[in-house]
Amino acid sequence: MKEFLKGLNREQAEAVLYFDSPLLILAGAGSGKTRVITYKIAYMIEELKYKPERILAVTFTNKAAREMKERVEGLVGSSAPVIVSTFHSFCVRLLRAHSVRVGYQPNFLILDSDDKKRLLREIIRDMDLDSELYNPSAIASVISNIKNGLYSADSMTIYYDRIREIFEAYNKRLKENNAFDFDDLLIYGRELLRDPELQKRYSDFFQYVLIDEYQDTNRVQYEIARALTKEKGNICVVGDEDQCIYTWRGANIDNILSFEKDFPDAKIIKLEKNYRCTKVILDAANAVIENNKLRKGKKLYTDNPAGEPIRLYAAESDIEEANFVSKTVKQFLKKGVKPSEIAVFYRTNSQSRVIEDALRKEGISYQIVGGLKFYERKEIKDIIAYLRVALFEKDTISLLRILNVPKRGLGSAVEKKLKEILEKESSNIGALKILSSELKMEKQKRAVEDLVGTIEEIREKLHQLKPYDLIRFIVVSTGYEEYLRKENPEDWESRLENTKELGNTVQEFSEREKLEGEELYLEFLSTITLSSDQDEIEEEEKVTLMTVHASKGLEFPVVFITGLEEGLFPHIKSLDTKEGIEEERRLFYVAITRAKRLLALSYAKRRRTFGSYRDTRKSRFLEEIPPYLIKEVKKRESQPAVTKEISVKSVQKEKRPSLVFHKKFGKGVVRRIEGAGENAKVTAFFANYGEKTIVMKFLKVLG
DNA sequence: CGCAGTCATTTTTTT
DNA sequence: AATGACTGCG
Repeated sequence: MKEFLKGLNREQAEAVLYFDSPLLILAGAGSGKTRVITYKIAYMIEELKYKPERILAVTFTNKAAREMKERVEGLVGSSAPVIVSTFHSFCVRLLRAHSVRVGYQPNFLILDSDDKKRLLREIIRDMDLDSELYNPSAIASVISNIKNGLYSADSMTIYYDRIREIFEAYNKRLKENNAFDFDDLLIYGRELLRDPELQKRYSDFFQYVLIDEYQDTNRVQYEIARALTKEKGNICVVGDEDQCIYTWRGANIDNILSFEKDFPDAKIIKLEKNYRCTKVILDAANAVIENNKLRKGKKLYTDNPAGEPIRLYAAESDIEEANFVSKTVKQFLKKGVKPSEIAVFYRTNSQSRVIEDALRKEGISYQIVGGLKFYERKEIKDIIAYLRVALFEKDTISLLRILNVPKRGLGSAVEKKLKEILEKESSNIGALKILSSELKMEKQKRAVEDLVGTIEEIREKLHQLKPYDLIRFIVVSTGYEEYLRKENPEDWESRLENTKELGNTVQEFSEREKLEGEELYLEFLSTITLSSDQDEIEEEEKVTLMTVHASKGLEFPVVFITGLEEGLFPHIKSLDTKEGIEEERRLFYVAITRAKRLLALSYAKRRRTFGSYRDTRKSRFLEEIPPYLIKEVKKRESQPAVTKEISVKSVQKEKRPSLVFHKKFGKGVVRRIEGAGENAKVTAFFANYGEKTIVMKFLKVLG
């Protein structure tokens, strides 16, 4: 067992070994927390002889869950059925077993945000409300906030006088469809644990509970964690208040700030040594985050070398900024940096487009994390809607989605009629049959009958066909393939390709999970609706593009952060409140600390938004980074050589000084060194004096 | 009912 | 700029 602890520093080892009371690990960025968590789990299995399946680890994404599981298995050298999941998928499991207790059938449906918006749009339209004020996206987030207990429906009537009605209608519709939205999964999961019997059963069952990214848990998640561990205090949470970036989703920074109050005699261990970033990068991150007031306060340090100065590029326009990124990326690639070691971040998804164009122009292959997810593409959602209609007794949302897709002459008039029928009828097929009997026009009658036939056929084939063939069958038998050709003359091929890709995915899923028939599709559907952006990251040799939010928990040797402009980053919608700005700052902090070795920042003086150009001002956050850490990259000037190769290994090994101090010039970042010993000539960059060459003996080495 | 043309909205971040 | 919703005609 001792070898487990080798390579851990004192605090890390202490965190692994501590089991006497609830434990809060305040883990700074890059402080090796994943290591601590996995070692701790391995320690429980190997030394404390806990049963793996009685250990619950909660992560932020399903991908993180998979990785953690693999790492634990690597440590204990065998498969370890530790339950590693997100709060959402954990609740799905709970609900599959006990949903009847909260009044739902176990084969429930999970609505994603697109479904949710569709449903709300419909409700709002039915209530004849002003769609300008009551816009579905805004209402969706209000509803989410109400469900998460951020405020009550009644208090929101100041802004939306009929919000309560909408809220109730929405919930009623969910219930009728035996459906949960994302928030419901957590809420009903918690509800189940309020039942003393279940609470006892599960809290007895789990010998230990670990929660990662604790700073981003919300109230309900906290209550779930507490229900599982309050008697035994067998809980360890890991988080960093400086990385809380989801308050808009109900994440509650108090969960971490008041852990000691919630869990009496809690132990707190701080991990403040960073193993990831160069000194320059870490200094910048520390300097930025110090501007925040709402924090416990901790300061990261590192033994890593100073590294290269942070590059800053002031572009004339968004297009020029994108060119800077692509040109610089190209240089790095030439120097031997692997594409997968480079990431480009931005604040909003819409910024990706220009950057993509620039990368494509340079012939650099890239992948986008997030943005429009695979399962959110229209063709995929349409096919899935057919699957859902065949699978679920009643799924009004999906049924209405496909009623006239592909076009079969069933327009709004028919839709209205169907909705009326659906209010009383409790099955999709039943409703369609009534509908066809009520229709006058022969053509429409036949269209509905055909649709019923198709759905029933799909239902039969659910068990007969292999998953890939079933998806293919849906695409062909519904006329969807033809429809794609007609509606999308430009890109029908790639869309059709996507539907085949869906077929492959289900096929693989079925083989991996060893499931088939209804059970397979039910599991598949809940898995994909809960799949996150990071779950889609490929391991290929490509440059990665993503929003700053999506970068959480990841690291890259080279990181570009683009669009550092007032109103964009920090985002305009956060400027009203101090809390808002602090959250943006944490977001920037997260972005900076993803970089291991080289950080490049950029902004554009003019940016195209909503189709027209606007002048911008550079982000206040740039002023918060000490100037001596920054090297401004000028246009046209040939880019200064990247000192040697950029590889992860050299971060740890490099011994030559990279940050120096001079009596007159102050702190300087080393560019070149000629010779050795105290007579070596050092060329360094000083903030107010520029590049100077000085003999070593006049300098103090800082890093 | 479908279509073509017009209008309006989008861009905060996401399980 | 680009997508989707809406409108009025055939």
